[in-house]
Amino acid sequence: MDKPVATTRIQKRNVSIISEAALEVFSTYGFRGATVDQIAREAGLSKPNLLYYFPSKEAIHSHLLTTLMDVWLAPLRDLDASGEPLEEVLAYVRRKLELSRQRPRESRLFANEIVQGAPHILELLSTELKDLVDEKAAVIAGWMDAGRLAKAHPYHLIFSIWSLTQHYADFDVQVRAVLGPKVKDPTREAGEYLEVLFTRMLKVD
Amino acid sequence: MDKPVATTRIQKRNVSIISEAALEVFSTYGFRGATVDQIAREAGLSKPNLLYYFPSKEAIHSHLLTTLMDVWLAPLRDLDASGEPLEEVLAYVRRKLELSRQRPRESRLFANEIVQGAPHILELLSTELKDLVDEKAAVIAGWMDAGRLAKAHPYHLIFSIWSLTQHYADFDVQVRAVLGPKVKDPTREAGEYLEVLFTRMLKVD
DNA sequence: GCCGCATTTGACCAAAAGGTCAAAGCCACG
DNA sequence: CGTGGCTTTGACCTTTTGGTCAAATGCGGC
Repeated sequence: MDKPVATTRIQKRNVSIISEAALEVFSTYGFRGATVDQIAREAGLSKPNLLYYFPSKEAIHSHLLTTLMDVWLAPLRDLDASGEPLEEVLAYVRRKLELSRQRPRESRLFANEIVQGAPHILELLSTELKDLVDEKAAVIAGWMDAGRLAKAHPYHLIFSIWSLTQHYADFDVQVRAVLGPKVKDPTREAGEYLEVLFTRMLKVD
Repeated sequence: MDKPVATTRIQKRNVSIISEAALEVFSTYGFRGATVDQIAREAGLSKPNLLYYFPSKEAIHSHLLTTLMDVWLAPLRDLDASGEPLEEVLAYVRRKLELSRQRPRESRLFANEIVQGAPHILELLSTELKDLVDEKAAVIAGWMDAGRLAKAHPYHLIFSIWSLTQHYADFDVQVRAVLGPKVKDPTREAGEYLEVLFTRMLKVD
């Protein structure tokens, strides 16, 4: 299940090459759809060599998922209870959207996993993820109670931020198909739109 | 690629049984992750019998996607240019959310397909889907120009409705993991939240 | 109740997939 | 510059998978 503890220089390099290749392949085809041969080819290694660094396909996948979970949650972690409420939420939206733009493969990796019922990380969702959301939802609820933010369901507010920002990574092909080839950077337009959306939603008059 | 023209009673019944089973399996495991044996088992048929009705796994999948596309777009089709703008948009949101609640498998079928780059329906997205969205975005833009709806990017408004409503079907396990077992019907809460969100977003003062 | 066509199936096949293994190659350190 | 452990690989194994086929079964109209 675990990656070997990378001690030597070669180990570090190869574990990282494999992770990169696996991210590419898993995010495109999902767990079941990806093949070890494909990952090995992408990494420029032979299959037995790849399996020398990770004991199984599952192990690579779960290594990716757990490693990237932190990256994925960082923007929410950075939501600062002592900041100015509306600006804090908007900054969170911006960070999350930026992450979607810069790391669409990570977004799709999680999307594939969760759409298919999160068989490999269900545990993490109801512990690490839930705990963090509980904490931040409480912060947001506090701001609302204090009249510093318009009232709304804090959990669903967070869900809506996830949903909207990740949409532009996960459903990229659909967004581009609908907007047509003229729009070069859908995510930039999205940024402007989301700024407006959450401002109107949360600003206290 | 196509399902056989179902003429006899038995053909109609079996094509429909297979479609139902395939929807269940494809929506859970994605195209590559689903197996023909699995679909056959779910349908209560032998594999060769199933392949008597559809020439290949691909054929079943693309039959589902094209058949269900209409169902999926119906709520948007029903957006009525002659209705009251805000109420029309809110009604659209309600219809779409209701569809997510009642047909989550269809939602996940499309989600799987699109997250993986829409290899089987890219064509449909840039024709049928794009045409419909172009038409309805124009209606919405018209309302905004007439001052009957607060201004916002019409295409991204539609994307945000898709994103938010489908989130509760596609990411159901995540939503439930975060909300905990006490919340029995996340989609109901979501309905109230989305009503507020789009009202604040679109209402003209 | 018989015929022809629709339907069903067990047995089979080739390709692809995850994974193993023993042997060979390579590198670093004494 | 040789040795011991790290790294790499070709060959191989088993299981799974999509798909085929000839033969058997069943159904509806005459």
